[in-house]
Formats: sequence, C-alpha cells, structure tokens
Amino acid sequence: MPRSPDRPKRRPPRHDSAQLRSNCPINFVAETFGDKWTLLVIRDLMFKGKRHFGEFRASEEAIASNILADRLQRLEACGVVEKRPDPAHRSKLIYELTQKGRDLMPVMLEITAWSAKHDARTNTPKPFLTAIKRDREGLMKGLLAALDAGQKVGP
Amino acid sequence: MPRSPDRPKRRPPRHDSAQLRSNCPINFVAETFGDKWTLLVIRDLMFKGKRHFGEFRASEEAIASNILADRLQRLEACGVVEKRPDPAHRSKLIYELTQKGRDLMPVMLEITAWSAKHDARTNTPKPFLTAIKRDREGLMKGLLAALDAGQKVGP
DNA sequence: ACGGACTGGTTGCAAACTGCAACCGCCGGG
DNA sequence: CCCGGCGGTTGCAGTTTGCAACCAGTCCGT
Repeated sequence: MPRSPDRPKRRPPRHDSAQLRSNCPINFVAETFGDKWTLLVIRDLMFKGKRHFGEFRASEEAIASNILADRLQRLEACGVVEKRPDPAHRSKLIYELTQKGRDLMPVMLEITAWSAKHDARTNTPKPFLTAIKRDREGLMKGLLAALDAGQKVGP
Repeated sequence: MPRSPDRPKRRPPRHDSAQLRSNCPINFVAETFGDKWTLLVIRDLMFKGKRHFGEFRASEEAIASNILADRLQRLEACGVVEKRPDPAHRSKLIYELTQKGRDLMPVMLEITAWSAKHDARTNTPKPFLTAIKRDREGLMKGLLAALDAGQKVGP
C-alpha cells in the first residue's frame, strides 16, 4: 500500500507512440510488434495471401474485429502496411505489405525455424524447414515473387 | 451496448497459458515473446552481459520490478532462461540463457538489421551491421563465445 | 554486534489495454 | 427493394501494466 494518503503527482500516461523508450533496435521492434496479434497479421499478409479485412478476421486464432482494425491502422501508420481500394469491388479495401513490411521476411523465417526446432506442436511442413536451412536466399526470392502474385505459399 | 439485458454466458477467461491458440510457428513466438518487455530481457542477456535482477532493472527502458520478476519467471517456465545461485554472493541469483534461448540469436540479429534499415533513430554501430550482412555465421560464433565468457558485446 | 545499503523480489492501487458481442452505414446483386 | 457481405465502431467487463511503497535476507564497515 502506498504510505502517504495524499499520493504525489503521477506521470501522465504515454499515448505518445512517437516517443520511444530508447533507441535500441530490439526495443524498436518490441514497441512496434510487441503484442499478441500484430505478428499474426504480418504472417497472414506474408504467407497466406490474405488481403481483406474479413480474411484476417477469419484466421484460426479468431482475432476480434476491433483489435484487428486497430492493428491494421497502427501498421499503416508506421509504414509496414498500405491500404488501397479494391478495383474489383468498390466496397472492399486491399491491405498490402510495403517494402518495409516485406523486409521482415528474414525475421519471419528465423522465427519459423526457431519455433519448429523448439515447439513440438508447431506444424510447419518439413520441406519448408529444410529450404530455410539449405537455401535461404532462394526461398526468400520465391516467397517474395509469390507475394507479388498474391498466392498463399507459407508454412 | 449488448441488446439483451440478460447477457448470455461468456467464455471463462484464459489464464491457461499452456493452451495455444494455434499450432502456427509465428503464433508460438507471438504468445511467448509478444509483449513490450520480454525481448528486452533477452537482449540484455544476449548482448549486454547482464546476469542479475538489478542489472536488468537498471536498463535504459526502466522496467518495473514486478514486470521484470514476472517475465523472468515466464522465460524460465518455458525453458529460455535458467536461474541459479551466484557462487560468489549468496544473496544473488544468476540468470542465463539456455540453449533454446541462445538459438534466438539469428532472430535477434535479423531484428537488429531490420530496425537499423528502417528506423532512423536506431543507434547500432556500423561495423556490427556490416558484420551481420557480410559474415553472419562468423559473427554468431563470436557472439556465442562472448556469451559464454559473460562479456558485453552487442549493439 | 550493529546499522545501513544492496539483493531479489511482493503488494495495493489506478490507469490502460484486450476481448466479446452487438450494432451500423455502405455497397452490390438478385 | 431487400438481403447479405464488407469494414469497421461501441459498450462493457475482465485482464494486464505501471508505479511506488515495502520487505526479508545478506553483505559490509566500524
């Protein structure tokens, strides 16, 4: 229990997401992707060929629509994702990774390899894992090409 | 507002951290490291040569001691960190990365490279970045050796 | 032996964030 | 004209986070 009944001033809350706690690179991604959902959105964009709000919402992990809307907006604000109208359906929007987002590919592959090694429940196909070990560069090129073509390719 | 004043049963909360939302490798690390602090603890262990509770607490980002205690306990529970008494000081404890924790090195290096490329404020030394690009394997070997020696080496 | 400082935490409270489910305006198709 | 899909928003409850005070055990100097 705080000792004094008249508690002194407390620091105002930090809604200021532009103010980082430090200039450490690890801290930067902890602040950008450090929550339970953001990485899953990136995964859906990068490996599952998803582009529309409803597709993300339909993910196995069942993200709530308000959380999804918030994460997409944040990712857009920090330049990892871009939103544009779908030319085929005027009522739809298309979400896509920017180059900054695509540059996360190596991180995502290392994450996949680590989980596959250390989590027995992880269900990544064997050929994908051997490709990460044996031919990282070639695999990445193929994945990025598939990304441009809008196909589902990932683990 | 919910329409019916008698709201139906809601699903009980999930304190059950052993139950994953899916078997996706990305989801696994999102659930394990998906918060604003865990990665910073890993960083301190991996690159800054920190070993004691007080050293982590003294990090630039100013983690609260209850959050730190919780994160260390979680990391220990999932086998990324190990705790043992410090032979030199009976009142101290030493926290160390297990092999599972050390295997995160490639992920951390890719994260560092990505931040350095896309965040202007990131202050990683140039030589470290070129080493990541030019000689990943050699750099990793050196870093792991330094880890065993308990030195500070990182970005 | 004693006091003070350091160790690794725990506790109480308030503020913030997350999750759920209901709801809503817009568009397109039949 | 209605009906469903689309991309959200809103209200509430439950959970997590942050802060600061506090604490027991150990170490150190005197």
